[in-house]
Amino acid sequence: MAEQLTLGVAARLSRYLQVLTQAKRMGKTSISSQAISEYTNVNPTQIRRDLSGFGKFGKRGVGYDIDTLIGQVRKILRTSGQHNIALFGAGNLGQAIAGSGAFADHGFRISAMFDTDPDKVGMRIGDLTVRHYSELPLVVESEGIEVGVLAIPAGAAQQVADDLVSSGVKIIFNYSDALLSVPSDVTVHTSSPAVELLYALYFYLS
Amino acid sequence: MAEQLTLGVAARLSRYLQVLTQAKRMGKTSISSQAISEYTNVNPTQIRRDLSGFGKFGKRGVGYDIDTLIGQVRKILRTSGQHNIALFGAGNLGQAIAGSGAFADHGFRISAMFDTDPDKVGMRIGDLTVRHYSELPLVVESEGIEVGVLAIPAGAAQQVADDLVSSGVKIIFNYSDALLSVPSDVTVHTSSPAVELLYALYFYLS
DNA sequence: TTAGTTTGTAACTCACTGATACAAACCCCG
DNA sequence: CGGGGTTTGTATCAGTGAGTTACAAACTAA
Repeated sequence: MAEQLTLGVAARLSRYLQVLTQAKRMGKTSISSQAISEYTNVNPTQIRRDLSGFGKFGKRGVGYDIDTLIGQVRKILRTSGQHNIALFGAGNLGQAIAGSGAFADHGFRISAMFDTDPDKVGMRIGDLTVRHYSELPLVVESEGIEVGVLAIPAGAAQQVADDLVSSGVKIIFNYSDALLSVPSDVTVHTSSPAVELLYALYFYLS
Repeated sequence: MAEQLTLGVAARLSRYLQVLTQAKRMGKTSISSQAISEYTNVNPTQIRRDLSGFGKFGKRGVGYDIDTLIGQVRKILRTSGQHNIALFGAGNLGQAIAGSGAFADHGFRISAMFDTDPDKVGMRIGDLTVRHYSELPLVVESEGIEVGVLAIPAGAAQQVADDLVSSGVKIIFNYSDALLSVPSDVTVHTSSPAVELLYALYFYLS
């Protein structure tokens, strides 16, 4: 259990988790490796091999119970607990993120939301109240924030990243166009839908 | 030139493109394989090898000219033209997507925006007017839509996907939680930031 | 000219993936 | 209760893709 997963295995397990969560939302309770394969483009044998390395989760002739498998994959990825995230920017994108169940489904709790615009501070979005940006260090401490999500203009992103790093946050999810410079022990993940689309398009055009 | 890129090469080239575009935005004009490596976590030798397979784009002792390299990578990915996309849903997420340069930077033009809500139809967002959903087939034809982007609730996603397929669109970018069923010649890419975050978290926790 | 940098490229190794195959376990139906 | 169909779990083997190391050639700056 203490072994390190390879990049490939972790990436695939994450994708299985995505499909499993979606399938659960659609009301399914069971799924076969064949079905997972159709949605992930991963070979069914590969899927069974990935999973069987950690235990026997399936039933022959039936498939995998979705709830059980979600729990098991989370355990393998060691991310089964609750993780607190802070959201920066209460504009359209910030509100869209706060309103969707996208993060909640995977054990992430949006514990705080920040903006600098006085018109937005104090606004209620779902069951959150938008706080002023200056409260950042305090809130990271009190809420146990592990991840910062940047839904702000590119011009402000580096400053927020710097402040997050100062407060001890090690994981940043960046929705802006900015190229962020951070210390090597901090992980930045930049969302880039257009690039994902280019990749999809390449294989379609071929 | 007519050879098919492998999955791995195409994925890496896409990531280089992402970093190059960001670097350009930040005002840089030149970049080394070492620097690209820091942002993509791809080995510098691997980067040079990927690129040198298609030509000599760099200057020894200096690095790569960013503008030139962006053009070359686009050419390799055969996605250097303009592509028309249609956006479904004029809510927070739809407006955020329409307002960001994320797609425009990579040669995608948002050519139409749809909603079913009578309050939203007719709204102007940037230089687009929100059209009623029923115009879909007409617009796909007249605007040459290649990609449909779904920024709508999960409950409506399958219906829109079906209608897009009927109109001949082969690429769907899905921001909803829905698990979409489509014919095998249609590509669906589902955005799942929480899963990407789990993946990042795994390596941080290790 | 000299020192330092960075590309382009070769050679080697190893781990990962895909393909194939099959027995064991399970469900459904008659 | 038994038989047919399905799906997992697992083994084996071959091919390839990626990391590593190494180094000459081209460039900048001083």
